[in-house]
Amino acid sequence: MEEERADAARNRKAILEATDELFANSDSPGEVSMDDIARAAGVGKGTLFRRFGDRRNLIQQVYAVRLAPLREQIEKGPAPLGPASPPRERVSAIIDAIAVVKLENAHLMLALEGGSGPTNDLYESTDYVAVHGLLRDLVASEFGKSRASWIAHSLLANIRADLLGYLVNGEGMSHSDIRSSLRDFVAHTLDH
Amino acid sequence: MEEERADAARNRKAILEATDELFANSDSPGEVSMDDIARAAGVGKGTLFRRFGDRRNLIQQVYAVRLAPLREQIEKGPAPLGPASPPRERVSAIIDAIAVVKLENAHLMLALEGGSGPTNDLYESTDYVAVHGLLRDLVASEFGKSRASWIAHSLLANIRADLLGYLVNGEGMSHSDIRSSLRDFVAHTLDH
DNA sequence: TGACAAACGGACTGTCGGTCCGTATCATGA
DNA sequence: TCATGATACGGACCGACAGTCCGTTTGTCA
Repeated sequence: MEEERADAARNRKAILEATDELFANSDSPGEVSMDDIARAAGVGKGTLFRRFGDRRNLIQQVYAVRLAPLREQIEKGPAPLGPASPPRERVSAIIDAIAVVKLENAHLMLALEGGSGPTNDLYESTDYVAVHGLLRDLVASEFGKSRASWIAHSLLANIRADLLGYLVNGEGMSHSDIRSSLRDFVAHTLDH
Repeated sequence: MEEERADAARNRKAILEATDELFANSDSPGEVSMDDIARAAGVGKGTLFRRFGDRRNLIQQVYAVRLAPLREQIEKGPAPLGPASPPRERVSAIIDAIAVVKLENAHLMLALEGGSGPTNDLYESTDYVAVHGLLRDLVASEFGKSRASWIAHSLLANIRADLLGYLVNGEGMSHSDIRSSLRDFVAHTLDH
């Protein structure tokens, strides 16, 4: 890894922060343009694209920051999220925790899942693949292998950003309403 | 309803057919532009927009044509899709039938659900609201009212166009694999 | 401090959804 | 059949946006 020049580091930080804030305050992710982000970060557009390549990747970087603590917990934290946790409870805890992150970062998540790009690659993104694989493996011992994969997809489908957003804004559910319905649903899904 | 002039009728038909075909043959819905459609239909762009208002609505009209037979079956057809069918089987049949339509019209469905527009309004679309309401009512007697709504969302989340597309293209599942996994899943979801 | 690599920034490009308006076509009734 | 008004046509045009290019500035290090 090469050393990063001081101005480059400063700008990268400014861009990430500006992006985060702009999405958080926007009504819809589509109304935040790359020009907006560049202006808010006090940076030229060229800098933005040189650093992050394209819009999707920029959003993904911001998201990675937000997700880091959860990832840490899941990978090496204590129960119920960590590896020592019994599979059932771990699955349930992971789904709940992801839902919380998505509820707290609704606009950002929508920007990412909503697929601004032409290719819809949510299911091919490394994050999705990783969490799907983990969930699948956790339920594989109780259900068949192929059944486990389906269940993992299904659980994740229940916490898609746009669905959560609709439940909040369209049906007026509170975060705790959603979490408790979700908990029931996951429990039922994992029952035989 | 006003009478439609002969050339207008001819053009509307040409546009709908061209749109259907272009989406069916495209790799990704994003690569079909309104100019492409106008050219393929042998029509000016103005005509396209005068007739259909905007891209989303045009796609929705094409989709409506494809969906009409299923809608007919559900509204007034015989069991298992029609109103006379016992709720459980009806729910299962409806989910299966929708999945089939989506699998057969994958590109079109992706264009519609993928939300080319800035506003993600899948959950507010009349079609979604209608089918969600129907499913909810069908399971409401067995589950609580609010629980029923969640289950309906959940069932529909399992047959989102992009998920189905990924199962086919990314995981190499056949249509019948998917339908049978889905059938099992729905049955389990509706079990107490 | 000088010199060069690295980074900057904003004008520029290509494309797309959607609009506008002068022109062509259809329907009607005399 | 033809005049006439209403309706529809079509493609040049517009504004916005993601992404590129390159002349200019800035940081680094000897």
